[in-house]
Amino acid sequence: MTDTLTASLEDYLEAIFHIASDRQAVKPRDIARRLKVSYASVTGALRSLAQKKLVNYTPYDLITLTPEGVEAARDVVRRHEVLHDFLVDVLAVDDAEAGDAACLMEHSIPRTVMDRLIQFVEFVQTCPRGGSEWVQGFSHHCDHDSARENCEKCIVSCLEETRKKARQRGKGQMVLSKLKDMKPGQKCRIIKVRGRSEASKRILGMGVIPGSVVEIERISPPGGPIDVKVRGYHLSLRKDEAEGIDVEVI
Amino acid sequence: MTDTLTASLEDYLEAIFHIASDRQAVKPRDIARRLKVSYASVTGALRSLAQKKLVNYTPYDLITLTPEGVEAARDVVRRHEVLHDFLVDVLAVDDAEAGDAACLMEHSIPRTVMDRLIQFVEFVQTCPRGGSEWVQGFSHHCDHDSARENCEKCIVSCLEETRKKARQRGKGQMVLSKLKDMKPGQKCRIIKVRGRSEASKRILGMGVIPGSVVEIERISPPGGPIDVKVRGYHLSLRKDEAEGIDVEVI
DNA sequence: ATATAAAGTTAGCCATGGCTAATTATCTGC
DNA sequence: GCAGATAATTAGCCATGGCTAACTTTATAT
Ligand SMILES: [Mn+2]
Ligand SMILES: [Mn+2]
Ligand SMILES: [Mn+2]
Ligand SMILES: [Mn+2]
Repeated sequence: MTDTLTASLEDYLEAIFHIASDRQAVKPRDIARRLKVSYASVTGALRSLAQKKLVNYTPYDLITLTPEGVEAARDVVRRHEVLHDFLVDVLAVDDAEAGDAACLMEHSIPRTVMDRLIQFVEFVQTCPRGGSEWVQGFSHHCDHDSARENCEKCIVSCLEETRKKARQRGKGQMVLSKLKDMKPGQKCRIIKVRGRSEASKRILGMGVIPGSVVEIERISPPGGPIDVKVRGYHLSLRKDEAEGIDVEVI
Repeated sequence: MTDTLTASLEDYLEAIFHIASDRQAVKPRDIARRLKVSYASVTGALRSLAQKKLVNYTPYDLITLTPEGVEAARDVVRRHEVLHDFLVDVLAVDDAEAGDAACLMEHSIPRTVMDRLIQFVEFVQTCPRGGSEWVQGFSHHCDHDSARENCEKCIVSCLEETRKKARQRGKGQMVLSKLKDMKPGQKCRIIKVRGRSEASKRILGMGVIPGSVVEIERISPPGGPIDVKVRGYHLSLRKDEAEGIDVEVI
């Protein structure tokens, strides 16, 4: 169990995980199509994964991930997504290309580097000297290699923005919201996790602390769960759990 | 020849290149030690590389890279170094760990992503809103998850710095230097490449344009060549070539 | 000069992970 | 229910890239 998975097997796990999310059943055909390999290769990989107790596999039967398989697959997907987000959001790489690159690089990036990468992306998104306009400045800088004449203006507006926020914070007028009031697609920064619910333990256990960036992914209609992404992890929070989390919109 | 090298063979090439730089002769023993593989594995790899015309290899003889081998090796080394610099300078990863990580990741990062990564690191080093204090801010942010209270101060000083530079630029008092007057370890930004010498063609051919960051690596004593690193490439410039390049110290 | 040590090569084993071709199982339409 | 199509498996091939063990070549010391 200490042995690490090969790049190939990680890709199979990832594929199975995604197919299982999309459709109900996972069949060798789906995997072969997705990974562009022959049926025979799929059978071989499934045998390996079954031997490692990561998938439930008996010939001609449906394919499912074991609990350990789900865990391993989630880890691969997380690496993929973190890399993808970095490539797109920070390096301004084309989306499709970022997907391909992420799927190549996801197998060789060490855990510690992953963690730092997440922290860095959060820092860029959070730090007033970073922020989205700054990143856009980079994109612009990439496309046109024109001189950056408006540097001073850029910093001045950044400073004003920061001062405004500081003033509001001082007067207790900070734009504090509850996580449950966010809309899908929005990003916010965690200010405080109140209560000692299961959710707060789960969150803190993932290294999510005040200051972390949370992205709202989906909100199920009638007071249903809220799906968020934080530090690359996907989390589903009940409405009452999301009530106890104070955030600041970015 | 269109076929791309495997990660393993790239590592052998990289090792041979480095050993050749350190000592005069390259022997299987050195490669085996460096890559922590058996002698037999080295022989096998050398046969592969010889067949691909990347090394000159006859049993019991010294090992040398062919011109194409040098080119391929340089490319691997460049990828390694660019990644290493990014990990250390931007992500603040520990130096030794960055080396290991770079050597794993160098084989799976696509060329286009490499290019963007270089541009990004240059942007961070060049943009007033980025800069070294900003990156240090990130390191600090990583170590202590204390609140960043001094954000405003940070931006103010950044603004003042920018204004000062802009004023100097306006009065024509810009701190313009010639590349040849730099000291090893210094980084500077290219302002202008004068003349149409071989060197300027070589430089421009590598995508090095005004705005690019150059790091001085070594200066040979009596008016000898100047070794610089730019966009991940190592370049050796003659003194008179370096004379024609105007730079601004960062 | 020759014995011994060290370095290097070869042969052959194994694991991984592709593939094709042949076979078997399952599904679908009539 | 059965024929033909589709899906899946098996067997076997090949390439890569590790390894060990046995051998050969080269270096070193007496
Ligand atoms: Mn992948
Ligand atoms: Mn992937
Ligand atoms: Mn490597
Ligand atoms: Mn390397």
